[in-house]
Amino acid sequence: MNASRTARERVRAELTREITDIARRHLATDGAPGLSLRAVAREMGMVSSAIYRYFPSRDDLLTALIIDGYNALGEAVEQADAGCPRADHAGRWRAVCRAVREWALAHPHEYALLYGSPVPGYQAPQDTIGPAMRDTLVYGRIIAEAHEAGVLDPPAVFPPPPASFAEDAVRLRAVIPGVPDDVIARAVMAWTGLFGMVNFELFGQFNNAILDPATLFDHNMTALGRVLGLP
Amino acid sequence: MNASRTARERVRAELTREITDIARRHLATDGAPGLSLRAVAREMGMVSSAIYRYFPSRDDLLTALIIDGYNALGEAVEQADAGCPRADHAGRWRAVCRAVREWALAHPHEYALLYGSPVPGYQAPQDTIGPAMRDTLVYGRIIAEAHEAGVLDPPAVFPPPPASFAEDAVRLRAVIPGVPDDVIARAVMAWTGLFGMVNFELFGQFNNAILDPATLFDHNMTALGRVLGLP
DNA sequence: AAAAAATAGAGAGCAGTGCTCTTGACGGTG
DNA sequence: CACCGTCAAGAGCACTGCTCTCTATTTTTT
Repeated sequence: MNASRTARERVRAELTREITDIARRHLATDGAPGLSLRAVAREMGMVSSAIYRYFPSRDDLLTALIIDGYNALGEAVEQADAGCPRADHAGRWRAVCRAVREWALAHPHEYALLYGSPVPGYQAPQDTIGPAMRDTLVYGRIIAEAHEAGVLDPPAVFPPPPASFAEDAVRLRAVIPGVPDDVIARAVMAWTGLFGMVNFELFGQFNNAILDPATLFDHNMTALGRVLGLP
Repeated sequence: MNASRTARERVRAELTREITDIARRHLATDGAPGLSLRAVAREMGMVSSAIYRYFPSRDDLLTALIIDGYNALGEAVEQADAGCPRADHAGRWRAVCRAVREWALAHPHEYALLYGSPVPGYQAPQDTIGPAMRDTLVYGRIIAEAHEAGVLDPPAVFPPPPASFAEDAVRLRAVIPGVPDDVIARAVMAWTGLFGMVNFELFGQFNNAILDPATLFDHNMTALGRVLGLP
């Protein structure tokens, strides 16, 4: 009864997976603009129109790849964090930064899909926001735990954030519970600093200027950790 | 003689300008992926093939737009800097940051062309690197002048950059003459931090999290100024 | 077990793209 | 004046996303 109904659904699930696998390979080699439903269908020995039974539009395929990408990055970040002693908050932060950079270098086109220019007509559906927060939650947890452990000591060299920031801070505190507004502002700074540096390296802004980005990245992430108040 | 030869060249220059103008308008409304040579030709009352007399490929048109974009951003940054008292280095840095953000918000698709994901097959030709450095030179000059004036006082909360960074620092010192390696590393941090924040706001990473990005941006840029050692 | 309904694939077709090639006209130069 | 280079036009190639119809098969319902 269930097995028979599953017969069709199983082959459907199988084909869906095969489509995303091929699409991910095409994405990795040709980049997002070169991803073509027809090419994927061709490689599957399918006629182009048949693929629309599985993904009603190219954007839907891209959405699937985006979700996969966020999950892959999130998992890489989670594993990097898990590989560190829980009390070594600074080390966890550095490991997590390195994991982001290494994942991005290993999957540049997928990374560009997540953190590059948005496709003009494309509106990210609701399903993406969960996976998109996976890595963010890790950074937040590290900072929150460091604060909770009483080891967070942000250097007092910045002016306090303006009062009007308090409103946004409320929302952001869902990710970094328990910390004051000042730490939240610093967290956003570290967060954008991390991805700003990965973006620049990956998108070519460092070309001919920085030949050893790994060294500078490690150093700057350590510095950002200090900005956060990590020891 | 010259006037007659110019007659043709003048109309050619005129048409070239008209093409880039229309293309820029299309870029602004539809984004880079939606920029179509045929659509531009159509709007000019030209047949599509005729446009290839002026731009041998779509990439060449994009290159022209990229150069224009870098120049526009560079000019905006230069003007912002010029509008400040020379001795107010911190104010100049803030003004310049604000100029970048405002230009990006006003020209999101052009900004994405400059600082977003690179087009896979596209290789930026040599002509772009000059204009691409226009804004960078402004940041560098501010920092170098602050250092020269003796007002640069970077907080001693970071470890010194690793020795292997010295090699890259030599190259980067062409933009920020006279400053020690530590300041150069901080400058890269501020530079990537600035664009990291603009990217996140423009590319949608702040969605539903930060509703008042202008406030946080100003505050974080001030903080980055402090990281640099600006008063 | 037979009938009805849902699903999958095939094929043709539409409108659009970048780009190439050939053809005919016009303008500046010897 | 004759010539040669430049230009626009048009047709055409290979490709894209996507829609529609038709047929075969599988699943569900009667």
